Amino acid sequence: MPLPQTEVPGRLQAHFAERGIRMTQQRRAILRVMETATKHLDAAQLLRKAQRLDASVDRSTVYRTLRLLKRHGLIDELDLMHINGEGHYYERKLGRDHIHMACLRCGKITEFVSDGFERLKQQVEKDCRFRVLISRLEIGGYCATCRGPQ
Amino acid sequence: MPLPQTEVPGRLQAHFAERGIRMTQQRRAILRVMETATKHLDAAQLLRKAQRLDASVDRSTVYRTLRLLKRHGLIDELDLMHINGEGHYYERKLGRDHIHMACLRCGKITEFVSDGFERLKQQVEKDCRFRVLISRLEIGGYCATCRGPQ
DNA sequence: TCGGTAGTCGCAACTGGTCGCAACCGGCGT
DNA sequence: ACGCCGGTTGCGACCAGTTGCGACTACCGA
Repeated sequence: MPLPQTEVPGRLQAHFAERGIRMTQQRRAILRVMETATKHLDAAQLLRKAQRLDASVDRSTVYRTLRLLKRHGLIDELDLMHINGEGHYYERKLGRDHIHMACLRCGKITEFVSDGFERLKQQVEKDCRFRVLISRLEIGGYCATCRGPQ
Repeated sequence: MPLPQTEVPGRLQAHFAERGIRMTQQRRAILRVMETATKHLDAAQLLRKAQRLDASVDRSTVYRTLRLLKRHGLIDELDLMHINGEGHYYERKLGRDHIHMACLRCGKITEFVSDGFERLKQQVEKDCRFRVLISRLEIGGYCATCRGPQ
């Protein structure tokens, strides 16, 4: 999937500076991990990886930084249909929203960008007079492989 | 909103019998609360109400029963965009899926049934060859009242 | 270069949800 | 009507995430 032009990869830190958010040792470590992550991370993995860059990073700092990123719309928080317990997963927000599909059998996560999703959000804006800021569509079911032939 | 014909209200207990799920004192209390609930309940409210019917009901039994109902597709679990902390909300599943919109300012929850949502799920089934079993679409933003005029 | 201060951090205590285990009981077979 | 047995329960310990607080520090102005 090509990266959208509105967003340069690896530049969460630049966003912080632009918005006048204070940069700290710990945040630098956490952001670096998020920037270089290739998969959906949960908070515990993020903590472990960040601590390898800066051992002083605390659990609560990770959560606070995630909340901060969420509030600024720089990351998305996912349940992935609670495939593995209650935890959440986080991913950098790059351009367009996408749907997450979680296979209830093999646990694979698939992402899907759809114009229909964008139209649906516009319909909500219009029909419900509701200003849409965040949206999350998660689907649980069986992926092409697990649902077998046909 | 009229009730769909495929589902008779107040009959969670009948579903249990049909599917050969064992009925216990505690489950009866919990189901009765769910059947008569008019709003989205969280686990703690459900526990309190159930304990008024049967004082022996334990916290973990409530969670286990909710998981059971979820697995059988009889209820939906909602985050409501984590408007009030981390907790989840539960509601009986009656007929068609609907979108939940949470106002980030006043906290009001609005529900919206949309053909576009159904079409979107069909598109996922077709384009991704993914069998859709559960789906959850939650939107956070500002409701008509809170976003002010226009 | 050097304070002052608002914003951030680490820690420890707390809430929401899960798990392992031994005791218990619903409902079928006789 | 009774007993058996596997599913269910309550309990206490645990994991995930949040909060309050005192100590610390990034960064602005001088």
